[in-house]
Amino acid sequence: MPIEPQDDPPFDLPPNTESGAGTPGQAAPAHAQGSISQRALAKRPMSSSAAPYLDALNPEQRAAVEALEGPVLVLAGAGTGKTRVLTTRIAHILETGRAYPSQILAVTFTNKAAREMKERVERFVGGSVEGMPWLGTFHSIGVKILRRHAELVGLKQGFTILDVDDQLRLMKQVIEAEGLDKDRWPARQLAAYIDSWKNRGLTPEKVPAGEAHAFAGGKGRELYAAYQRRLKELNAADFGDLLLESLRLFMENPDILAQYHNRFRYILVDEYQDTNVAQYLWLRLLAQGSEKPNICCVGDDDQSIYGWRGAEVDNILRFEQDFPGATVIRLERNYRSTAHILATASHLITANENRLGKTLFTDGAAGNKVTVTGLWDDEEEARTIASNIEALSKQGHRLNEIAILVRASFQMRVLEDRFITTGLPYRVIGGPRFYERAEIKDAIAYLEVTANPANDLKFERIINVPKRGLGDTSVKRVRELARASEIPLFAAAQSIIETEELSGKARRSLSDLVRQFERWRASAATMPHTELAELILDESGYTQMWQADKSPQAQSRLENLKELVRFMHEFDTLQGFLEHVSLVMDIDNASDGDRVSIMTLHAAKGLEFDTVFLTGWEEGVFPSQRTLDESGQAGLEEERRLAYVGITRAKVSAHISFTQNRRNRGLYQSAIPSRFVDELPEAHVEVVEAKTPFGGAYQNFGGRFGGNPYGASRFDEAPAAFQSSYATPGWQRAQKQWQSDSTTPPRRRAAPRTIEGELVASSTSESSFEMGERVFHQKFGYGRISEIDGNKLTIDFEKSGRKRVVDSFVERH
DNA sequence: GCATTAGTCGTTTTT
DNA sequence: CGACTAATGC
Repeated sequence: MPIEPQDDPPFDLPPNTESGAGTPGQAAPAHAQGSISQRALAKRPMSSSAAPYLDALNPEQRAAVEALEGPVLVLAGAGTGKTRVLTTRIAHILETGRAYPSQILAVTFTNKAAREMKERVERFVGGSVEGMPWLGTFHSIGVKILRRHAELVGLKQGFTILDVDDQLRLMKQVIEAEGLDKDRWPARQLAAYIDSWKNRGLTPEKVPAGEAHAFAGGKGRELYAAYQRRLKELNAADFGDLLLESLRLFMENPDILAQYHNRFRYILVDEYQDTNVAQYLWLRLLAQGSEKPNICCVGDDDQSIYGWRGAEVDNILRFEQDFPGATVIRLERNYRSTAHILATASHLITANENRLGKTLFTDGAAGNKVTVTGLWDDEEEARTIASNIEALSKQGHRLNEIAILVRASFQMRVLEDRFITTGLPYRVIGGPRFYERAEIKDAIAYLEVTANPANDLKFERIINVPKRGLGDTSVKRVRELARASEIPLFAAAQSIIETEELSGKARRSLSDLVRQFERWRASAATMPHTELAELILDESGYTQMWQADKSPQAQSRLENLKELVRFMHEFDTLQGFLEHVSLVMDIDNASDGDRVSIMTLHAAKGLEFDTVFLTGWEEGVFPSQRTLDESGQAGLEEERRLAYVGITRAKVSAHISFTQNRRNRGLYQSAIPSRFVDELPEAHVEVVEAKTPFGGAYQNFGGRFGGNPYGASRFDEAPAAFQSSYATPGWQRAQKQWQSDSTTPPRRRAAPRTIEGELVASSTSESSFEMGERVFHQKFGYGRISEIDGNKLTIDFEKSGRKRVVDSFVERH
């Protein structure tokens, strides 16, 4: 392994200089051909002993790793070893001496993916290599580039990165400054427009006239331009800018772009199907350095589920036109799921027109068929799943290996309620992220203003948090002074307290706050940053504010603050911590015990579980009516890909369910089974009857009973096959009962006692709580016990009303 | 300036 | 139904 040269200057010496190629000072050509020695090296067959890591790959994976020259598209189906290919490919480039770590650009979408790849490459190559400086998310690499050339895009080196709150605050100001009614033209909407323009690589001038008129009667473009100007004044960039501005940098400065062409000998892109136009253009520019760029994009068109966020499936579909002579390699051997599951997912996805096409297969066991269950309503669905999980748990399955995937988060509530009452430990994945919580943002704002007094938006965030009598009017005065004298808000605050401009009370508290910040800044030089953080949180009254708060979440907010300080220990400096925080929004959620996971289908991408429950397969819910309305056929295909993603998360069993009735937005509505249910391959699916009577919602099933308004069903063409599988005794029984019961849906009977009884019996015996006792629950807050039944308590919560809860979920208060 | 109440509106979400 | 926002009253 060659020794890593300094990351700067940008022109690294090519490796293997002793072979005569790439003498010092001669910039190595970045294009595919490379030096003679490199070409010779490339042709040299790797003996197994020289590259044992290659032996562990299947032929397709190996081909994807070894196709180092020229553009390569790796179509990696779910569970086919995509990350392995990517990391092995990097290792291979390094091991064969084709490039230094600093000459490889490897981009991912999420920090998690970047982290994982980094760890795995390091494991491969050994700790000897000092990381990979250009392995990261699009955004983190964008920042890195922008910091080097900030002046060229109108920023200064130490620019700050805005979060969503800051963005909205700024946009609100821009809208008001433009003299527009902020109610008619909400900042959120403008933010959505600007975001989509940035996603498409459009600077204000390039916004199509038609779209620019969509907002505020034609002012969209001006507002966008004004917003960008304000960002520059504040020396700040939003997330979109991290990409868009580095794109602009490259387009306007060919010399700079050339430096990066020279630097990046190999480009790797993960999850290519999720790239948006801006990212695509960015990659193209970087790859343009040679005719046959060594760019390797890995992705799966069937897993493109972020179209609504600007991702362009077309990028992956068009790859071969974009990069002529590209090698396309399909990874179709699946190592995750059993055959029935794979066949179900594969078959479902064939209903999509717009795809490159690939078929997953496995040498593994057939396993169990995918089950489909129709249920009366969402509560019955939750009960059934809870009892199935309970049964699995008794058989020794780990809860960590079980997940429930929903289309939309409103579906989670029933499940949570049920799990709480039965005492089934669960966790919700992808809820509010750590750094998105208000208390964390506030704390960070304090730290940020301490470290960087010029960060106006962060200062504005906490100027009156906790409440210190500095309302809108006072803040407005300070802001006006700041704008008038073109100084930061904090500086304006410093000078305004010397004047009579503010009322006595406001002046005093602002002056206190300013002095506190000055003191904290002085302490920052001598005090460890974690200690400083504690001091600030304490002296500002912030901790106290939450201690005084009696809402159910206050306690966990305080915990979060503690967690934040604990986390800060991982950084050497306050600056280092703040830089990390602005880019990395998630925090490693420690796996705390054995719990069932509940999450959206989107959040499930990239994960796998032994058992997966897919709920709510009803028209309108899944596929989502809104997507259908907004995006038509393309939307439907994206929904179908979502179904594909969901099914392929399962390793050994997948259970699909739909209900006849679902409570949503307060009203109870009837539903018909999703068209996706009809699209499932009959041979790999088993209809399981619901345990409760009338549980089957089969009267609409297959488009033959009650009519499916969404066109002919596949099963219409094969009625025999349909009947063989779906006309189970249970189904017939349900059908008969249904018909004899007239057209009125049967009333749902009371909660099945057997399930309750079973669960109660399986838990601890008698509750130690007493009637009338005041208790606290993490989710529902405070309440009083009104009934005790074994370990089950009925509690009247002050905020959430009456609930039945297992006693281990509440604590005395 | 702040707390309480009426009104709105309701996918998916990294960075 | 319930979370979040805007408007109203103290």
